[in-house]
Amino acid sequence: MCPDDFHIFSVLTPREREAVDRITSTRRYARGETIFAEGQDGAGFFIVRTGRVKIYKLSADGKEQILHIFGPGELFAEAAAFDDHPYPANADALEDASILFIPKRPFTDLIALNPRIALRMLGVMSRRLHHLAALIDDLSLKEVPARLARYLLHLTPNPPAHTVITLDITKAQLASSLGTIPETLSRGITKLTLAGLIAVDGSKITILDPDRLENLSWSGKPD
Amino acid sequence: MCPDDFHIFSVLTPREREAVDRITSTRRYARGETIFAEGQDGAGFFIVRTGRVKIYKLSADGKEQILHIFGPGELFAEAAAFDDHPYPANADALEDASILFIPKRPFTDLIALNPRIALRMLGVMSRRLHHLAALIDDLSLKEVPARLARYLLHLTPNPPAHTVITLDITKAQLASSLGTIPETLSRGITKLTLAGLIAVDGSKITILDPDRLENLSWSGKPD
DNA sequence: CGCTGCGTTGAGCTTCTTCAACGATCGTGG
DNA sequence: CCACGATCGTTGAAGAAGCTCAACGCAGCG
Repeated sequence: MCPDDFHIFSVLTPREREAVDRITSTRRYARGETIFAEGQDGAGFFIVRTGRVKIYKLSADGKEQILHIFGPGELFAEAAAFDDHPYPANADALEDASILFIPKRPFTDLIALNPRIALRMLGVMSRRLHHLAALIDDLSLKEVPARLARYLLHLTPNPPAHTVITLDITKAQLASSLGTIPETLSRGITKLTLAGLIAVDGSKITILDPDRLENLSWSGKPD
Repeated sequence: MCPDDFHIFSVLTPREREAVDRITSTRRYARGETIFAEGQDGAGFFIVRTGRVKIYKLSADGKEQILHIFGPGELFAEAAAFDDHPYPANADALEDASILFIPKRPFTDLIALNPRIALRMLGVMSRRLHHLAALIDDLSLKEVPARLARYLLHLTPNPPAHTVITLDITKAQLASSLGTIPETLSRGITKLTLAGLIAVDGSKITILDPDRLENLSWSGKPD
């Protein structure tokens, strides 16, 4: 969402940047590979250089809830750096990925010297909190078609009619991001299509009626 | 949960504490009074001195999802201090309350001088992220009885059999915290009672079978 | 060509919510 | 002191939303 994440280091002087370079290391992951699992010791956090990463929870019977999908420039698992809990979720590479790892200890030392990084980091975490709060709002208070509407509008705020959105994830992943399963998402899409709010062709979604879509994403109820 | 929140200021020197005192103000709220509403400008954050506060989301048709309940010593709406978004949720006083208000600007200035406060704050926000992630896990992946089980175990980890827990919130509030409504919670309680996991008398809940309760809170499915 | 992953559709079932009614408790005012 | 209303909690019956399971179409790719 916010590739600015990477900019937490942009406030550094060149000398400080060298210090960062010294403590970080780049890791490579193949598509589908696990980066860390829930419960694993939170040794540090990550910044995506290339590829994409999904952060997700798994239920006992295998259902998955995606919390985030992060792309280049974005930072994840940052909470691990500031408490002693294990990672509270799983992280997999969605595609082949190159990822920067920043271990906990030296980074917190760095922050102690650099309040400006701390402020950046606080900003990043505030955004995460907002994102999760919005997700809870969806899960607890809205039906699937409304979540879908909100997702689309979040991708392109205030779209004019006939805006075309191309999904960059599979519908199964979208379902998991919205807290549901592919079948239910598929039916939700059908509902919005029949109601004339959107038109779908593969991964291309055309916004036909932005106003009613907006309304739906608020109210949680179709007209 | 963590009254340590207040300790963010414990790392200050007396001189710095004076500076804090100068920028903060104490506000009083009556039971049921609104502290802030979703969408309102996030002017700063709060620390509870006395009383309790609920942070919640509201759906269009009035259903409420409680995100947090905070008591004395705890800090809330801290994310508002570090981004420019409006408050993403509502806050009401559950009881008559005395609350410290810390306005955004002078506080971020203070942090710029005091990396140690920043680290404390990062720790607080990490805990919030964990809490919300756990809530999402519940909402998306678990049934109501399992959420209840987890709630009870969270209050008293590893309880011996016959441990008695006294709820300090109403069952309606508990329902809202668990992402459901009083009727459904009531039926969930009945289910656990009939299964012999707990016994309930008013707001006193006795843990009868901690092992199966633990198991349920994981798996999301009764035996 | 056949495989595999993705997406859709249908039928049946579970869980949760809605709506309504009712009992208990508690504090207030007559 | 009792009556009343308000809040809280429980229960029942009906309906809605979502999930499971199974089948099928389709595309890409070996």
